[in-house]
Amino acid sequence: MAAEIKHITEKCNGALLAIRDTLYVLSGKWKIQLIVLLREGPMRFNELQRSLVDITPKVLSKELREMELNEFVIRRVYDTVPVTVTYELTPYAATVDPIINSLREWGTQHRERIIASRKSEVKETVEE
Amino acid sequence: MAAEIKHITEKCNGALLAIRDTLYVLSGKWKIQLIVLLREGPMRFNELQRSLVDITPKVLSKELREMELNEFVIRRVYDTVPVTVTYELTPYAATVDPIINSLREWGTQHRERIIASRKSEVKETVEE
DNA sequence: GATATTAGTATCCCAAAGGATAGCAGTATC
DNA sequence: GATACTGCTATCCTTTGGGATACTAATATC
Repeated sequence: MAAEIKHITEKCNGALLAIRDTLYVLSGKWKIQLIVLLREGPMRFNELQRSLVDITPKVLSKELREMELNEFVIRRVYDTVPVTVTYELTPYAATVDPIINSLREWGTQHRERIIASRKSEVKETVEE
Repeated sequence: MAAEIKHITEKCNGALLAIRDTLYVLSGKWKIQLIVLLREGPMRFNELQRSLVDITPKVLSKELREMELNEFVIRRVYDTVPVTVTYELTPYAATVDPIINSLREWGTQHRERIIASRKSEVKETVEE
C-alpha cells in the first residue's frame, strides 16, 4: 500500500517539478499580461503602466526587473529629454507562447461554457 | 498618440481577459498539482494529503471544494467505516491538459537551459 | 477504557504580494 | 519661477494566501 502511493508520486514527480518551476518563473499577477502586451512591439514604462490600468509603478518596476533577469525582456535606455526607456521581448520570451495560447484558448472556451450553462438554467426555470 | 495606445490595448484585450479568467479558475498553489495527481485515477483525501507533502487539510479541503464548484472533480462518499471519500477528475478537467502540458514542457526546457548556461559560465571562468 | 482511523473544521497566525501616496532628478515649456 | 514630462524609488499599509495546531464524530480494535 505504501509502495502504491510511492509509485504514484514518483510517476508524477517530474511533471510536478517542471510545473512548479514554470509557475515560479511566471509568478505574480502581471508577467504573463506584460508578455501579451509586449508581443505587439516594444513599449515604454508609462505606456505599459497606462495599458495595465491597475498596476502601480512600484509593482511594474519589480515585475520588469524580474523579467529582465529571466531574459524575457531587454531594457533599452535612450539619451533623450526626458529620458526614454523601452522594454522589448527577447526571442526567449517567445518560448512561452504555447503556454499563453493554451491559457487564452481555455479561458475563451470556459467563458462560452459558463454563458451556455446560464442560458440553459434560465430555460429550465422558465419551463418549470 | 492616444489612439495608438487604445488600439494596442483593444487588440490584446480579449486575450488578456481570457487569460485572467483561466488564471482565476486555476488560482492557488495546488489546483494544477491536484489535477496532475488525479490524472492517475481517483484518490482519497488522506492519499492526496500524503502525496502533496506540504499541504494542510484546511488548504486541501478548500482547493478541492473550489475544484468541485468548477466541475473539475467529483466527490464521492462511501458508507464505510470509517467513511471513505474519493475525488475523481471529471471529463471537463481533461480540457486543461493542453495548459498542463505546456507548463510541464516549458519547465523542463527552462531547467535544461539554466543547467546549460551554468556549464558555459564555468567554462568561461576556466578559460580566462 | 485508551487508541486509531477517516475526512475534515476551527482558530490563530505569519509572510509575502501588492496597492496608495509621495517624491526625486533633469530639463523644457509657459 | 511654476508646471509638466519621464522613469522610476521610498514608505507605509492592507489584503490574502496559506501554514500550524488542535479538535470533532463515529466506530473498531487492542
